[in-house]
Amino acid sequence: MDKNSAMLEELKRRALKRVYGRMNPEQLEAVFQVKGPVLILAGAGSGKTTVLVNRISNLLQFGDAYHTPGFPREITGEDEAFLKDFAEGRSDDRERLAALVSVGRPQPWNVLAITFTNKAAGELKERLGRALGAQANDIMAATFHSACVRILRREIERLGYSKSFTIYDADDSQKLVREALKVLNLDDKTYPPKQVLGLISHGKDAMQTPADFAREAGADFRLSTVARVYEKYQAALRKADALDFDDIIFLTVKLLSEHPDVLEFYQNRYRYIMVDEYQDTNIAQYRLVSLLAGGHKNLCVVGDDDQSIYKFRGATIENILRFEEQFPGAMVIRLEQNYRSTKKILEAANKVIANNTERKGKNLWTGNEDGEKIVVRRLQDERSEAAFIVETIQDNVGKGAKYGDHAILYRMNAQSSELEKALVKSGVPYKIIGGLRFFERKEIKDLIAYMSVLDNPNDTVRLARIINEPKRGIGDATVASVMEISAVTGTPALEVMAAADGYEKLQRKSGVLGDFAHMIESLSRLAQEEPLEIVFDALLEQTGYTDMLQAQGFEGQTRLENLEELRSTIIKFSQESPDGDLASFLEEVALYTDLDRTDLDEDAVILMTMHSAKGLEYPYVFIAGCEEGIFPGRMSMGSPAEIEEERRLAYVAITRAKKRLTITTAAQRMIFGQTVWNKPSRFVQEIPSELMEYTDTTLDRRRAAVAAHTVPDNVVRTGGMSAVSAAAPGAVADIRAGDTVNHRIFGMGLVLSAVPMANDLLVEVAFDKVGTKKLMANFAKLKKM
DNA sequence: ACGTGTAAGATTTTT
DNA sequence: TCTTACACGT
Repeated sequence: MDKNSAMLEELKRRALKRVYGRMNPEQLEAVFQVKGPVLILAGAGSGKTTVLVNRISNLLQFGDAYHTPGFPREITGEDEAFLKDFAEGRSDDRERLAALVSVGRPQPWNVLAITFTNKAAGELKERLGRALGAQANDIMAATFHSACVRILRREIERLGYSKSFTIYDADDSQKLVREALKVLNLDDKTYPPKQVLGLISHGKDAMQTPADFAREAGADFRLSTVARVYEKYQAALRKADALDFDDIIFLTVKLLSEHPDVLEFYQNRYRYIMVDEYQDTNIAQYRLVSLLAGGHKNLCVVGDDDQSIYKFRGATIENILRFEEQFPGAMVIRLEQNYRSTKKILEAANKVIANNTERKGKNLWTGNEDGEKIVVRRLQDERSEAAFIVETIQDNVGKGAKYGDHAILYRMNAQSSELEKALVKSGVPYKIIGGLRFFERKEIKDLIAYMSVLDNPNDTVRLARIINEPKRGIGDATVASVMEISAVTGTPALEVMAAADGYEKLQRKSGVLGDFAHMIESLSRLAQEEPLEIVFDALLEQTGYTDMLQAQGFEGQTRLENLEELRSTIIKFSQESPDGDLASFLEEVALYTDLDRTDLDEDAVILMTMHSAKGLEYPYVFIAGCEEGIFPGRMSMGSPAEIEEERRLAYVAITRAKKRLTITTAAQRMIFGQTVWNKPSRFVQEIPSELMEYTDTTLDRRRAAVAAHTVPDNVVRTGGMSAVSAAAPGAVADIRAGDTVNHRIFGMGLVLSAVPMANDLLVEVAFDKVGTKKLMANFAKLKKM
């Protein structure tokens, strides 16, 4: 290379670097390394989404210009002057720069970016849209599951499934496992369906067919039996024309490995592949990615081995630990500068995670300020813990913080109720993620089941779910006969019901069966022609579902409200995808989660498990229940590997905090109806004491108790005989929506809703004088008038 | 076929 | 403590 062209190269690079001028050197390296396998080890808060967005933007605008020497055409003196101007900030004409330097630019649809959550995919799309404008729409940014479903909808017939397959959730799957167990005459006490399903799921994650599973099981009787269940279960899925979540990945891998033409098509289409949260991928996902990236080898994975917290779901940390081995010539880039947290918070996180042995090892650092010490507080019980957290939040808000700046994290959903009570009590707005999820509510599942049956009449699990809901006199025995006849004659179940008087066993029930079948048929026809919400309304009315709920009093009322919310979801869907039909709605819903429905921008305190918090950040973070037995959980205390996973969870939780981290531990806690006394978590001990401000509020009590030769009264009350639970029943239990109540301070009011919650009743009351308030009925000492 | 009682069981869970 | 699944009685 002569001197002049070397200079031009240098100029080109400087110009390109200026386009992404706000990034640090490692981030820039990641942005420009667009070819070949790349592993980005991105520590918490190191700006990996920004890197991903800029990398794609660079790829689409400039291709591999940075690393490919030369220019697409002869460079004139004028061009050179422009490059210089750009590099030195006198020009910002990116179009011109792109025209001058870009080499091997792919098309937007050649780019595939895979994430784990819809939320992450949506966020990525949004940021790409901001960076790239309209061409971002053609980039495939999707979750593993939705990307695979897309491929399967086109090609699954090659595997003998129909294109209109249904997606089963964990609940549906479990029902099928139950059935399989019954067929095989296995006791579900010896083989708990949940556990069996877990084993099958792990098998699928590892790409094992039932035969593989049986081989793997070898002489292990139990596992061999599970293999038989797996086989039956898989056959049942096939018959119902349904895929479970694991099948979505499994079958895509199968499709791509068995059909070279399909593989070639997708390899050619997705020439540049990026995978986020790579530490959470399982074997099947690894296989999928290797297959797709096998042609062009342009694979960039981003992850953090220290944030791997889904091993229990089949994620294998080896994927990230062995990436360089699996993809020879891989470039490894470490992003170790954290832009999120204060020095003290980061230091604490580093010190805690350093206790793990199985890690690649890295040291996050930050240029941010030192910040405050980590507040650690030991409290008497979960109630004072909740009170302390809520007080602190109100204190912060008083000083100008927003409710939405606060997140409360815990290990298990069961911990949320005490916190919720405290928040309600003090009128702090809050949102809970997880727990009783929207799409797991009975009424929601029922209506989704009705819609599924309209879409796929072979969906027997859903059919069985709704055939007698509301009650229409079709019992288990009748359903069993229908299914049997359907299986023997090969007639679809609905047709059997329509022609029930032709079958001896069904004659007595032919009336109701026929009615039901005809109703479903006519609704199916309606679904072909009418908009979704019309079909939904017709379903609610014709099936008698609304009537049933209306007859159920105030609980039915909340259910109707939930259905109203489902209706809004349907309308929103129709607006966003005008040509979306029933099938595509069901597909979207099947891959939908609570997190996707929650508007995280609202000004409200957010409560969730530490798992759900991954990827989020808040100025003020509380980690509640940091006690041995809770966190780390009792279940994980047996194995060092599981303790390490819990420690990674602690690392994730700590690194969510930007400004101040508060950790609470309770000396005594009621869990599953049992009072337990726990030591503070080992993870708290692992934080150097100079980073903490530790207060033990139980000390005073204990000293006072010793001095007075008594025991604090709340310690005496064990075994669930707390004041609240003892006083609760009777007094207010029968408050319902519509009742008039009296409050000591607020006066008279009308009850709008009442939901039982942790020993008490959460009521919404429209007071005559002070407006509408949410209260705990017992706690507020409401009197029914 | 349906309602009621009881016993067991219960982490975390992106899809 | 709370939910959920099935066994039993009507």
